[in-house]
Amino acid sequence: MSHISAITENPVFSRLSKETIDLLVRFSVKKELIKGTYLINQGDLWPYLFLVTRGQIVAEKDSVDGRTFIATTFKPGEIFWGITFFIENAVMPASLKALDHASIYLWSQKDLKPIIEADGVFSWEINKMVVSRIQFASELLESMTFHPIAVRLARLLVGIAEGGERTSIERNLTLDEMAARIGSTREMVCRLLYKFSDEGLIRITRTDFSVTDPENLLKRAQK
Amino acid sequence: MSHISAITENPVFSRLSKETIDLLVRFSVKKELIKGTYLINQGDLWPYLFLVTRGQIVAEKDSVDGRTFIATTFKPGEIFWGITFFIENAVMPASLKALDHASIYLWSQKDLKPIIEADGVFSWEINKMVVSRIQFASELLESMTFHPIAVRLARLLVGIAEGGERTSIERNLTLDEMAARIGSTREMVCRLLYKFSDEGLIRITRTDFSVTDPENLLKRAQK
DNA sequence: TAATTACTTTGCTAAAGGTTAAATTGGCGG
DNA sequence: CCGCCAATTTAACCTTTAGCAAAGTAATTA
Repeated sequence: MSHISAITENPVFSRLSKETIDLLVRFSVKKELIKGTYLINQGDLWPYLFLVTRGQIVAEKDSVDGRTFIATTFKPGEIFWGITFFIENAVMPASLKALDHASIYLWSQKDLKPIIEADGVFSWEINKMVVSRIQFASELLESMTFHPIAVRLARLLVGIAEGGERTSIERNLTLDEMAARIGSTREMVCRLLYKFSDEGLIRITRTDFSVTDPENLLKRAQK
Repeated sequence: MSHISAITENPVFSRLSKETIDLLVRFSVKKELIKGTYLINQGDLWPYLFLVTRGQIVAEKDSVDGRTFIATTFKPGEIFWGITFFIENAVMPASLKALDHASIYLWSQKDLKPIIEADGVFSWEINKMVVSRIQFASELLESMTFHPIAVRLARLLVGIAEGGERTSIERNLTLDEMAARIGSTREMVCRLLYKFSDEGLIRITRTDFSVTDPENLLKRAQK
């Protein structure tokens, strides 16, 4: 009951008719995930659409040699899907894991496809949502292909510190987690962190850090 | 007249009603591109959907320092779109260029959106198409993130030689072009090519090459 | 045919990033 | 308060990839 508003008020659904929204609510299944749980694994068939209402879900890709790369994270209000939702017998290219205690709404393809096909506006909104993810993937690709790891790390830091410049922030990502997000190793991350610190771009101790000057951080990371 | 079949017979459109197909044909605009022409440039607003009927269109991303990376190529029968088609004022993340003399059909968002919203089946097919591209992007990302360049090149070669194993294939990509496709440099490509050759995985001369054993090529490229 | 241009090949060098191993530190349960 | 554990930090070394230069070979043009 309480969180139905997460559905009715989501921007993706905002243009929908009352009838469609009612159907959406009716077919939704709520699910709680405790920290560290995998919603699904890379390689699974998973024909669902989901909406995050609490916590964070990360999409992580594993490589053969055991390294994992975090491609993106889904925050409350965001919607995502399993490929199988759209393409029968296509398999998930990444695992989905709850970063902390998370709540999501789930819809199965079986329930939703008829609704989408019946409502052109809904369908168009789904298209928009899907395409905006492509755009994101494209940026990620560019970042991984063209930018050296110093720049990727600098971006990550700026993203984390965003809002609270100058103020000291508790280090809530381990070196390994940072490394997974920029596609590198913990040693590398550590080295760069202290290099940035030596150049006066950030201030860092073993337990917390702050970004002194985001613009210069990005600029200097280029070389 | 002659090539209307390219529309009516495209798999993406195959489930559509006769009425919808008629509309599609009516609103299509045919365009010829001569070799090397840019259809649009990275950063443009471009609200169109297109279908390739002849030649090849490549999507290339430029980096600041002048390097370009070929993310994908569109062949006859394939459909793609400008981001702006779905998301107003979102900008193209790559340029589209005709690799050789190419023909395409174009549809503007203005014409097509009403048709898509009116026809749920059409809409669903569009969704499928879009999502399958995401899947492709995801594979590309994985390839660029996890695999060293030897593997990326090996894959490219296997892709090119596919079908005609053992038979000698004319080298129709320059080293620079191959390099652009795997995100590296011509020197690197040349070196690897001859390394593969030394190991007996491919046979190569200045003008043509053949892949002796695709499986082993991929396997050995891993190390 | 000579000249020019575009590719290809190869060697050498440098930079970026990864690997391994060992030392350090902070936090936490007992 | 102590000892242990996991995360962090440092350092030395190794591998991969890029960059530059020079030389060779096709292909095209004059």
